[in-house]
Amino acid sequence: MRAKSFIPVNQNASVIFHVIKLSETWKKYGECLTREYGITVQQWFILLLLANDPNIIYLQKHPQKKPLMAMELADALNVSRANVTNLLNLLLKKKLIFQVNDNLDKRRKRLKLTPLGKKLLKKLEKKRHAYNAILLNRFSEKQKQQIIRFLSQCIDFIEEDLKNRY
Amino acid sequence: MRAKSFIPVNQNASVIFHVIKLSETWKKYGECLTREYGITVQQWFILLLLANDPNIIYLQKHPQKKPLMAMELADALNVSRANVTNLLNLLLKKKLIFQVNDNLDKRRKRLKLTPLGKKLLKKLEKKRHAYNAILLNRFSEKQKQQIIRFLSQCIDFIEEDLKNRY
DNA sequence: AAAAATAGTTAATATAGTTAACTAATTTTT
DNA sequence: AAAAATTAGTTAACTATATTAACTATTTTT
Repeated sequence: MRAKSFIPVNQNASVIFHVIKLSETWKKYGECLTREYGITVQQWFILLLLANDPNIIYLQKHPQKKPLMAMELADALNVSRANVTNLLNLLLKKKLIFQVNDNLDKRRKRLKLTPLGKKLLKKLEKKRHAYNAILLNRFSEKQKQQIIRFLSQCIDFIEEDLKNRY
Repeated sequence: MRAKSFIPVNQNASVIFHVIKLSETWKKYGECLTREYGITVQQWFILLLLANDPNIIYLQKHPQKKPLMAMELADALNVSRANVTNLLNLLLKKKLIFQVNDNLDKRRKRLKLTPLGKKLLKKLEKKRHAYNAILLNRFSEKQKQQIIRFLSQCIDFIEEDLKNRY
């Protein structure tokens, strides 16, 4: 007979701490992956956004017809536009992305991956999927679907709440 | 009859993105709470560690007999000791914590909350628990226990893996 | 046509992190 | 017991990531 599993003093707090901890731990692992390609996890995330990764929550909520522009990246990353300019300059210098002027609105610059950027991303994708499989394939699809539902309900609730604070 | 729920292209990737997104969203909310008390979420987390919050994963894995010292904080926060010195200086300046020399080992400085620090933490705790209740009480205890188990297994796996990389 | 809003950049600054070199205390080795 | 190694913490120099405010150029609204 299995021992009764430990129930922490405050279960709600424990859920939140675990979410934050896993996020940080996964990012730490991500840094190991990206370091050898000379980029950061955040820069990787930008490349994934530009590649239109269908699993990114921002892209699920804001489906794109045209390539992303800096303003949308700022929204997706939840940072200032000025900061996005800096981040993009790093990727431009590394020749991983390039800008295309939008001909309908000359203020806008659309961002796209260079062949080099696509190649780098492809290599990282392979490692990421392999690792995610090792990490998560022991759980059932149903269980993972429950987790996703749980997490996305929490995200939506907090985002709605944050919106109403202004 | 309910519609079949959406299954993303890559479920594993979706789990990870949701974990990271919820972590960031919760932290953003946390900043709203802490801002009015003149501290950051990270500083808050240090105060919680010093208060020995039983839900913090580091404290569950490393139960403390004596008050924490800077070296242990660095371990708990996964940052360098030099960085912890900086962070503690901010909290010392704000009179939220104080240092006590360990009389068994004169190199060590034990860190404790001042009455002011305890008071601030108490106010934040009230808001945190209230918000967590609104956010999470719609889910069953069993469901939350499953989430915690899922997340902690992932954390342990990645941490084990990261350890073996050195 | 004028005013307001939007997209992006630049400059100045803040914060959070790093590594390397250092002091002081303790522990281990010889 | 002395020498060497380790540990705890600080300081200094630096890097990365973020901010706000002021600016240009373009588009939209009034």
